[in-house]
Amino acid sequence: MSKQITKAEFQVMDVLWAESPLAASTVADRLATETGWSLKTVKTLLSRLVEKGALRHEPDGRRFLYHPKVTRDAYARRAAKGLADQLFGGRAAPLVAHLAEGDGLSDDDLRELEALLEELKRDSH
Amino acid sequence: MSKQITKAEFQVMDVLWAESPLAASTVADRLATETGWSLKTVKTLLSRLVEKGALRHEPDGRRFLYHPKVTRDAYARRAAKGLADQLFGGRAAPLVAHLAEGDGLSDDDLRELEALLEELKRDSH
DNA sequence: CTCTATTGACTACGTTTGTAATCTCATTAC
DNA sequence: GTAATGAGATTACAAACGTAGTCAATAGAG
Repeated sequence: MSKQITKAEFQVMDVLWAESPLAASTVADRLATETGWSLKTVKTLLSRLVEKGALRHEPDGRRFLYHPKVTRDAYARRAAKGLADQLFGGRAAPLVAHLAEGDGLSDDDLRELEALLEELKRDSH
Repeated sequence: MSKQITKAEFQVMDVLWAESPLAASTVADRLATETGWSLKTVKTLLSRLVEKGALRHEPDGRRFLYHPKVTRDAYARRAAKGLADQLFGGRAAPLVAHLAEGDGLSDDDLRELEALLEELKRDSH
């Protein structure tokens, strides 16, 4: 369900994850400054996302309103798992280790991770 | 440096990260059962990886031996950071949280992460 | 009621990717 | 020494992607 989403398509999804439903023209407006894409381009991306099953559109007068069918969380989960699988046989620790080495972790991140781990340990038994 | 590597190309890199340098035919052999790709296909991928700067090849008689120019670690770091940036504004904790929700974390992983966090905390001051 | 602006549908077109096939040249097996 | 084999180089070709343009219908502007 819901095929691979490309980088450009992701940016469109991100607008709709922030607020939905939206009409194509509104989505285009939100993306305009950031990407410079024309309305046409955004419409193409929206259509492709509907084809791919990532969005659903419902008629609203003579236009469509677009809704995400996949939550951002679900997408993030799949993407994170995909990366961990590809790079580290599904193990998360090396992934975190690599983030750390690349200065990807602030002190805040560490504290947050620590809290998260506590929670996970509690949940796991 | 070193443009985007695709999924197919990654599999080729992974063979060479495991052992290098190798000739094209050897790489193809290693991938044969797993992927079913023909030697031609593998050679195309190797060439593209050289063009992209991810591999280097040196002549060995009348053939080439291929070496990774990018380490697997460096690649992993960039990929992990890229994902974290795209999905969570660069923060790692939510990434780990999402892995956890998707059953991406075993008890072993938790223990490993805990140890890793201890180490990171020590290092950070 | 006619003109225009907007919308979705369809088409376009160069590039990248996946997956090879062909061409050319040198070497090895007879 | 000629034929087959194996290497890289070049070319192929459909699908996916990035980035639009064109067309037809329709809803407002006046």
